[in-house]
Amino acid sequence: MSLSDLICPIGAVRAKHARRKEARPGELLDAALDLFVAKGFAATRAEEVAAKAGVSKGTLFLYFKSKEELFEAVVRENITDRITQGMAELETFEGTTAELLRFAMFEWWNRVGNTKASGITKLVMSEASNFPTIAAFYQDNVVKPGHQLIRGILQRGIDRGEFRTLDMNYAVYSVIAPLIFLTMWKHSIGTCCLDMPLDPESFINSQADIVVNGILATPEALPAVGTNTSLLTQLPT
Amino acid sequence: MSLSDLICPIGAVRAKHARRKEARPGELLDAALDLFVAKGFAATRAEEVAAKAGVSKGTLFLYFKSKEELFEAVVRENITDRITQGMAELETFEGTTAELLRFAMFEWWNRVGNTKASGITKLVMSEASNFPTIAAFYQDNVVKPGHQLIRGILQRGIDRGEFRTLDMNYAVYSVIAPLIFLTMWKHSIGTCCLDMPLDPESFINSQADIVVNGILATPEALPAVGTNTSLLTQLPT
DNA sequence: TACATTACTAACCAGTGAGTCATTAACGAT
DNA sequence: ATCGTTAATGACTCACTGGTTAGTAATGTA
Repeated sequence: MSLSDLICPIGAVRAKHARRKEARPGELLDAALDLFVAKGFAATRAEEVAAKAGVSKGTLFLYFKSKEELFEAVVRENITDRITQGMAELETFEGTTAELLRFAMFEWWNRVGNTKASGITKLVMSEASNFPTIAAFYQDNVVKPGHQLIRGILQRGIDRGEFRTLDMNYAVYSVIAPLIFLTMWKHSIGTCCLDMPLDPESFINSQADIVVNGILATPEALPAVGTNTSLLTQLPT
Repeated sequence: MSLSDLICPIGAVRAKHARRKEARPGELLDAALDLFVAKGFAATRAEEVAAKAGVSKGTLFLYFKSKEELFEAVVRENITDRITQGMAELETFEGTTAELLRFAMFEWWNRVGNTKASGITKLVMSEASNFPTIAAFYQDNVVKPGHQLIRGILQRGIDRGEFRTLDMNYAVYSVIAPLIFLTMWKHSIGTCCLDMPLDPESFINSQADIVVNGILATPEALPAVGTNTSLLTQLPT
């Protein structure tokens, strides 16, 4: 930790030759994530990334051998195992599985969907065919654990007699698909077409409501869709 | 119609200087759609498009002023109003709204999702921030009419007392989101990660089942999800 | 202050790809 | 067969960008 770090924190105007070896990679990764998500891999210039991170292009290639390695690092860096981490937490959940499912969806929003990391989904979806290696990596580290997590919740509901029998291989998508859709929307149409706003919380609330009622073994007397915010309001904010 | 057209239909080896003014634009558009969807706009080389269409790069620029104009033409060309066209058809539907909704989802698959045109969705989602004009165009010509269509169906169900009261602004997404998700999956992860196969018909069947049951006013005795193929089998094939 | 180390920069290079244009050849008309 | 028109070509240009490197300056040390 040098003097200039204290004088010039991230974001402030920085001296041309400030030496901040530790901070550079993170800042470059951050800048790259933003730009890759917004413009795509091919359309993003290496120099833009460097400029956004406040360094020269040469510095970028000092920390990452190539643009492609930068891309891979961005994906790897932002795929924390927030999912498996949430898995343990959900294991100890008390209450009905309907509540659990709803809770899990909002948890995902708070921990992933509403985070920079959610851009990775859009990125991987958009560039999958150009980076099959990355796509496979993503599938192993995100998609499959995610499926497993949802499957576990649904199984809990079935075992307890709360949910009806489900074809698990497809039922999991009833939970996943809306969330992926929300992510894609947020990072594409949502960024440029401001009419048709889509409020994420209301969206998830509505989706959870319909899905839960769709798989319940004995559907209860139903309130109007979108008005059941009981669990929404008791979520950690 | 010249002699060489009859001798050399599309796809066959063609003479270098064959003159086929009428067919070129369509062939170029077709080739461009495939490549743009698979690789993205920026990563697709103009010469590749030309080669795939069986012409030289110069010819491509003879028919389209620039690569960007080609892109716009591709989107425009493949956004036929199959949606509004289907709207009229659904207007005259006899039977329960649950059946209608399921029917509409499969119709979408047969008319759009299972078609080259579905690649446009992925393309627009991926490139929206680079082409705000196109994104807006897409939203006006596809998203909004689509919403209107689904909204109409749901309203029919509510009016007839088949569906419970719904917050229409978000309920429509219960139908749309899975279909968009399916499209994205098909054109990204689906093309390179062959484990975790996703059968579209089974997927839609499962989704339709859960959604319909989720919004039914008086849910009927439910079969296991995924086994209700009654309407699936009576669809036009 | 003098010197060694190294993070960082800026100018540079080589490859590439969008777009152009002079030339070629297919076709229709006479 | 000859000619005029124009669809098609492919070699060319030029701007741009990924990646390199020689040089610069910030820092630590003595």
